[in-house]
Amino acid sequence: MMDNQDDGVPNRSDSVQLSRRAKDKLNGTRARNQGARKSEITRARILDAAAEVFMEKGYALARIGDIAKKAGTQPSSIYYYFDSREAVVEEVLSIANNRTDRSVRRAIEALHKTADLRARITAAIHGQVDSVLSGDPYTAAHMRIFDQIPPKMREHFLRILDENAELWRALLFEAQQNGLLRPEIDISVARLLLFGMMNWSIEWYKPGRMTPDDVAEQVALLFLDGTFVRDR
Amino acid sequence: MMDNQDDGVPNRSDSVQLSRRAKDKLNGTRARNQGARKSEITRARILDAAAEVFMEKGYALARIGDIAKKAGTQPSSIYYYFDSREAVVEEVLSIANNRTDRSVRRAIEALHKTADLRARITAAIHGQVDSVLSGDPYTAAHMRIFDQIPPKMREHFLRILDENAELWRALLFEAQQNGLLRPEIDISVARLLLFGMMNWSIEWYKPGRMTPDDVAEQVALLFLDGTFVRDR
DNA sequence: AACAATTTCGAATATGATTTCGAAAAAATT
DNA sequence: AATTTTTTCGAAATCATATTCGAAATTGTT
Repeated sequence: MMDNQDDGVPNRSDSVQLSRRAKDKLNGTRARNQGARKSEITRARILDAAAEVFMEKGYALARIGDIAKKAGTQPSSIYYYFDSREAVVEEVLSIANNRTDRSVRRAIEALHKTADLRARITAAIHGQVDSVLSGDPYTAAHMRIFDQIPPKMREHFLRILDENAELWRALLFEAQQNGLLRPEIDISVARLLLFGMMNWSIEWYKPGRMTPDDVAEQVALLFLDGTFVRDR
Repeated sequence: MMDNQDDGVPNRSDSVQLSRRAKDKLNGTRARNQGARKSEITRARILDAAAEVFMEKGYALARIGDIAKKAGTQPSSIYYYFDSREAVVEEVLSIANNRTDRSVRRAIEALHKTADLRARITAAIHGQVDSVLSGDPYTAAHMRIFDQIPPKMREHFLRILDENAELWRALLFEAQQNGLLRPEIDISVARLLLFGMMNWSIEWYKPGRMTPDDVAEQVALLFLDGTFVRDR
């Protein structure tokens, strides 16, 4: 269903975690063997299945057997590719982070050079909301399970999330410098509230009545101008 | 620490779930015995402890042993008061729902009769945000574990949440009828986005720099007027 | 076709948690 | 003080799942 050929993971041979066993084999005999990627496909299938199961069941209720079943394999086979259940989660989240970050950047870059801040912020919102609501199991799983994962992993990804947030900080800071924001607004709080609107949307959004872009439009409208009509 | 004498649970003898054993005893011999409430205190202590543990660890990582320890008792003792781990969770969430609903209603009722819609919405926001960020373990636990609980319970509480939302729907509908809202706004989406801002805040809020009321003020500002300065 | 490496799988293991149970302790009642 | 009821607790039973392991099957190489 959902493929994951290119997820922005920078350097596959670094980022991919093979089990101890597979690693030993690979290093031991012939390191530069290209045929070894035959069943990277299975690996990807397991990750895809994991993302879907996490999206559907959350972290705690996602049995490793569920993942295996959806991937069409056995629980024990998963351990050929991953050291542990946690390692699977970790990679799913990592891929999700990359996808979301890329979605936001792409949306901004698709704009004309001349686009003003209002347009850039709006584009960024569309990028983020699309990523959350597109139906991609990775990004959906990310939103669903993020606060269910073990503390250590959570901290790790909080750091990554914070790095990605730099883009948003810069946007809002620039808007403030240019006098575009109402003076009562605290931009660091506003940014977090904006994330609340966007990320929480997965809790209630159901495809049908509205597209993700429709939702994004409402978010942008609300964030920039609020709901109340202007005086006079 | 946190007590729970009166949580708005309408009819204690109905709402409280005793274990099969305790129930049998009670019905069998003397139903209208008032002395039986001696150790309702323990029951409350267990609930308080559970709320704290759920708040701190989430649903999956909250062991029944953790709850027992924090309550100063044994795991097996908890089963004297509750049929299962789930029954504990269910009551914690039920109490949390009542508290939040009450917090919102109280904030509105504290207003003058003459208060306009803008003031009423602002008050409601303060009530909700206070409830989420006040540090009450019940409401905090609710936000933290809601999407981690088993599907069946989740549906149950979604229904309750939806009933409580009626108050918000009415507020926004009235605002719309009075022509106070910008026409592009979809009030059902706006309401959900507002909830996103408020409920997600527990993910990032740390006491110190801002009070819950400070946060609520920013939420109200953003929701009503947006972040951008008005044209001209 | 023979050989070597990779991948799959079923069975066994290990671990950790909820829950049950019956007896002991504490509290209330007579 | 004796008796009954309520409450606590430790030990065991139960259950579920992640993980390991070695052997089989598959795939790739010469």
